[in-house]
Amino acid sequence: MEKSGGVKIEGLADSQSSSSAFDSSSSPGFMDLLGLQDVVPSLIFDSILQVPWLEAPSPSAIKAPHDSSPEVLNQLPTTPNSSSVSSDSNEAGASVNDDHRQRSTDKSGEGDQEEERNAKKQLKPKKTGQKRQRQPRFAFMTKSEVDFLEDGYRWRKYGQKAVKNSPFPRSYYRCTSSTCNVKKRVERCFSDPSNVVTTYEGQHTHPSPMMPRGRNAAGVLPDYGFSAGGAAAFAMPTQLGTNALFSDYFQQPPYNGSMNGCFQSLSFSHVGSISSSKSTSLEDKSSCTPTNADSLSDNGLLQDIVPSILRKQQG
DNA sequence: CGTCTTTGACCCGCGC
DNA sequence: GCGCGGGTCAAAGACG
Repeated sequence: MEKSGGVKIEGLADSQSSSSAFDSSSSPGFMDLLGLQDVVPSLIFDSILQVPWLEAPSPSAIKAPHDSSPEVLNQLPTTPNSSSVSSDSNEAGASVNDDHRQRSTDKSGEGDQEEERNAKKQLKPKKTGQKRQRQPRFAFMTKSEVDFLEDGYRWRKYGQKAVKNSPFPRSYYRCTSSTCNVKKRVERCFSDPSNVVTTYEGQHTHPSPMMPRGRNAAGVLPDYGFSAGGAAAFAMPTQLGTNALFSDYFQQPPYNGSMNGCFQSLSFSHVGSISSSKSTSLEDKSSCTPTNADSLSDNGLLQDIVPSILRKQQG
């Protein structure tokens, strides 16, 4: 089982632009957003991964007006070749869960397998006219030896699937908190296996069970209500704070249709609410351009990455 | 013994 | 309608 360690969030050269997605000139808001601009030199962010398109935006997602969404679209300057997916953020966590709960409730009896299967088939009443809704998603890519990045939350793995056109399986995790619907998907980029793509779905409704080791004292992240602790602190705003900031940033203009075959620009993407379960896989449309970044040995917490990089750069 | 992972089966939505 | 692929369930096993 993979555990956190040896993680590096790193960069890809923009396929069509020489500027990094996290170049302070092209993404002036990001560092401010994360509160990192004071602690991390810009050179580090030259090596932050640009985020792949994890999901092809459905036409409806592209056209989503977002007018009823708590998240606001296009409030920040467009990153060149931005490929962030906008989201309708329809906050439908309950529906997903209800879906599953219904399925498991009246499964009774330990009869033979056939009975069991029949029971299962009856468990899921058709919810006609009610599509499965998904919560907003955030995705980011990290350069990591391990798939699972420690992010300060506890996760339970509930599934693993082989991904089409990829030798690497995709793992599905769920926050262990009973009141929290957050899910996490982890997969490895097939064209660059050193890159791990993590997708978060939903928002934590509770603080991180593992507070980071005093980093917040340095003013990193907490003002934005991000959960403490590493990569997920980037990706997963909680409901405990002003979570709109992060998501707003990634509410980029709709997919411009030119991202086919490669990662375009962002290191983090707000994938958004995707109702289709047949979204195109990362591997179908992305090419993880290898970078010259070294892998670092750390414990996988982003807070730990930064100092280690600093040491490397300065040493 | 409780928690977590593994894994096969199932469900669902979508495209053809 | 059918097949495909993503997503999820839940039993069984592993582990501490």
